[in-house]
Amino acid sequence: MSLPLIIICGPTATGKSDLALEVAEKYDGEVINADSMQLYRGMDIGTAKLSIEERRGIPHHLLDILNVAQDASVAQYQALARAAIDDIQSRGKVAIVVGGTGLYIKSIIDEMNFPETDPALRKKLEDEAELLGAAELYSRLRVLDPEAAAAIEPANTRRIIRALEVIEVTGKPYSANLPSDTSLRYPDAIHCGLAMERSTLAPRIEARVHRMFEQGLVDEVKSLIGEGLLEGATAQRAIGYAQSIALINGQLTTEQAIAETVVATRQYVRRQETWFKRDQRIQWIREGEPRLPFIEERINS
RNA sequence: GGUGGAAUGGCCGAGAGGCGAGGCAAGGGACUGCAAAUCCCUCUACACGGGUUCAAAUCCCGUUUCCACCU
Repeated sequence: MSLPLIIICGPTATGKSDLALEVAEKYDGEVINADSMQLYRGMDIGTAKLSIEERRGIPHHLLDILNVAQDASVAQYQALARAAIDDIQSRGKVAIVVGGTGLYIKSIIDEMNFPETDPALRKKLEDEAELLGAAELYSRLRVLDPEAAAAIEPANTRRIIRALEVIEVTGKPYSANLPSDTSLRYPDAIHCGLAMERSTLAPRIEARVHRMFEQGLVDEVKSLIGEGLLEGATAQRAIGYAQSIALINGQLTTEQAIAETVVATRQYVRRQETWFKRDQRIQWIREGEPRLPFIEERINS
C-alpha cells in the first residue's frame, strides 16, 4: 500500500512549510519544494527558507539546487520534481510537495510538455522586440498562429517571444503544443490549499518582512551579489531581493525598501490567489480550521 | 493681527472656462522553459457657500484649513 502524493499550496506566509513538517513527521514523509526562489542556494532569509535545524531531520528536496547566476526553468523543475517523487515513493515514503509557485505545481501534476528552448533564437527575438517593438512580433505571431495570438496580450513581449520561439523550434503552432490540463498524472493526490483572509495575512506579511530585514536580508543580498546575483535574470527579481539591491545602490532608503517589499509581497499574494482559485482540485483549508486533521481525514478516507 | 501663496479621488500630481491627464496604492483577471516573473482590466476627484457664464476644477466674492513672511 502506498500513500498518495500530498500537495500543500497557497499564498505566501500562510504556514505551508510548518504544516508540511507536521505531515512529514506523522506519515514518514519527505518534502519537495515547489517554490521557485527557494531553489536558489544562499537565498535563505528573503525566501523564508527553513534552516537545517528547523527541518527537524525531515529530508527536503529541491532546495539550494541552483546558484544565483543561473536561471530557473519550469521544464527543469518538472523533471527534477517528478524524479524526486518517484525516488521518495520507491523508498516507501510519502512525498509532500509544498510551495507557492502555481505553475511549478501544475507542471508536476498535469501533462504539460515544454518544447525545447533555443537561446540563440530567443536572443534574436529579444533583440528584434527591442528594435522593432512588440507590436511587430505580435503581428508576426498573429499570422503564424492566430489562436496563440488571441490568447496572448499584444503587450506581453515575453509570452510573444516564447510563442514565436516554440513555433520555430517545433515547426508547429504554439497552440498545438499546449496539451489539455485536465489530465492527471497523480489521480489520487491530496491537493490542499491554505486559505487565509487578507486582513489576517497583511499583518503577518508586514511582520515577516520586517523580520527579514532585521535578520540581515541586505547582508545576504550583498554576499549574493558577490556570487553573481546580478548576472542572472531570475533571482535578482525576487521579492525583497530586488528592493535590497535598490537599497544597496542607493536608490531606496531602508524604510522605502521595507515598505516596497511589503507591498510587493501583498501583490504576489493576490496573484497566487488568482492562480490557485481556478484549480477546482484544490481542497481549501479555511483559516482557523485545524490543518493536520484536515489532511489526516483525506488520507484515511 | 497683517500680507502673500496653497487647497484636486486612499496617496503623489498635471490641468487654468467647453464632456472626466498621468503615476502609485487598492480590487479583479490572464498565465504552458525568466512565473516572487510577465501582462490585461477597473476605480469621475477637484475644501465649503454664494455668484458670473450657454458652459467653471478653472473667473469673482465670502468662509474654513494649511504654508510662508511681516508686525
